[in-house]
Amino acid sequence: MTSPIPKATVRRLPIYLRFLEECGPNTPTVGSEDIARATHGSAVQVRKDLSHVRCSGVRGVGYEVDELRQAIAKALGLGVTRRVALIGAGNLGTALAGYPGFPASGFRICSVYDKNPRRVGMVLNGMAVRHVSRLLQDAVGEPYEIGVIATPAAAAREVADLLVEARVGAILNFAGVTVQVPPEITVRNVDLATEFRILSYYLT
Amino acid sequence: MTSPIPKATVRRLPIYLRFLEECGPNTPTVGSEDIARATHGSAVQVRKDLSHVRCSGVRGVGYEVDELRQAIAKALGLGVTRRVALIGAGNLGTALAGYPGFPASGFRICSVYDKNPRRVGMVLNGMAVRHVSRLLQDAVGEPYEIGVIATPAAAAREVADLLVEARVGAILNFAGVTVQVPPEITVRNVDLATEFRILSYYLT
DNA sequence: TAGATTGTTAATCGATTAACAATC
DNA sequence: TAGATTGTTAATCGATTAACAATC
Repeated sequence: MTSPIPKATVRRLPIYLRFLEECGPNTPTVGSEDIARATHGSAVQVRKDLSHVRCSGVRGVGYEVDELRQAIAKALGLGVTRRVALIGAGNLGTALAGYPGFPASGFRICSVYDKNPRRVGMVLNGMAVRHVSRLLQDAVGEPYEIGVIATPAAAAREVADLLVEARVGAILNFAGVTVQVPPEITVRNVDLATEFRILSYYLT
Repeated sequence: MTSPIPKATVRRLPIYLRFLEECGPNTPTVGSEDIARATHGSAVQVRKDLSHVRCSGVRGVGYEVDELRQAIAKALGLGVTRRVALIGAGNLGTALAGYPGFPASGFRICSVYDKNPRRVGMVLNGMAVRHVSRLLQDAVGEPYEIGVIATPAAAAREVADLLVEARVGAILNFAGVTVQVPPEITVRNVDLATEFRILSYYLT
């Protein structure tokens, strides 16, 4: 790979990508100004960010939507199908299992696990919920690249250990507690209460 | 208020707070090193962040957990009860309505709205789901401080306009599309697909 | 006093913005 | 050529880190 894309840019590229995906076929081309307006950014920022993507702007004209979309997707490592294990079949897990954006981006939720026997066997988006004790053996044959924790906070650490043992490459943790994993595994913690609390400061 | 807290610090303070809340009564005091370890940060960073909070460290000892917890909560403007309107009673909305962390942080989901007549009348966490057409009149008497969008992407913009009209102070948007609102309203967009896509880059 | 740990100042690093050159 | 818009270099700004002073 070439030089790494700055973190701040990596956070914004998916937002640009989403905007590009919303552009209909009547919008063959967009300018940095258009992208900026739609994503609450500045046009210079957009151009600077896009300079890290093998991209395709035409001076005086703008960017060809479809080409730029592909270039960003490639830079983010999308376009490959990723095997995802979802742990937790409660309301949040159910929401995640049915989210149409995932298959569209190449994230394939292959299995859903839960600890509660009343949920095991339930069918979620075409998948039968399995008992979490099966995760490890399932992962042997076909490893999961991403593990998603959608359990109550109390179970999160145990599940994280299990995912580490199952050799996932990355963890997305919605449980609202920080989990500890070896440094080679990327973790993103998304916590609803944290988002509210950040908002609270700016409400003051 | 005193000088504003840097954005990067505001994002981290809730994470420290969560750690402090997890400390049992057997942990009366913590060091910056402890906080750093638990939150994947550095001790210097923690101390620098805490210097923006009217705080209470004792050299050679550390921070009194309970005192620090209160100081951070105060700095973030927590400790006041905030009226929240939740729009969207699907799986995600249901998960949000039942999330125990919200009342614990002073966020009171006062009403849940949905457009789908089949969901209107359903009881969620003790609240009857109302038709979204009632939102505006409800907000007249008792304004909502925060509006949470948990609808499908297609409905998000319409709902955002409604929330602006209802004069909310801030919007938390889980719909996965960027919404446009006047600059005086703070918006946080939390998008599940975006989180996956960021993760994807670091998996490469 | 010695050890531990906070708090602050200065240096570094990374990200954003401004200015402008390049070119369709 | 003139207008529009990208792409890049340099300047600014904000955030992180290093060094160390303060003090329990």
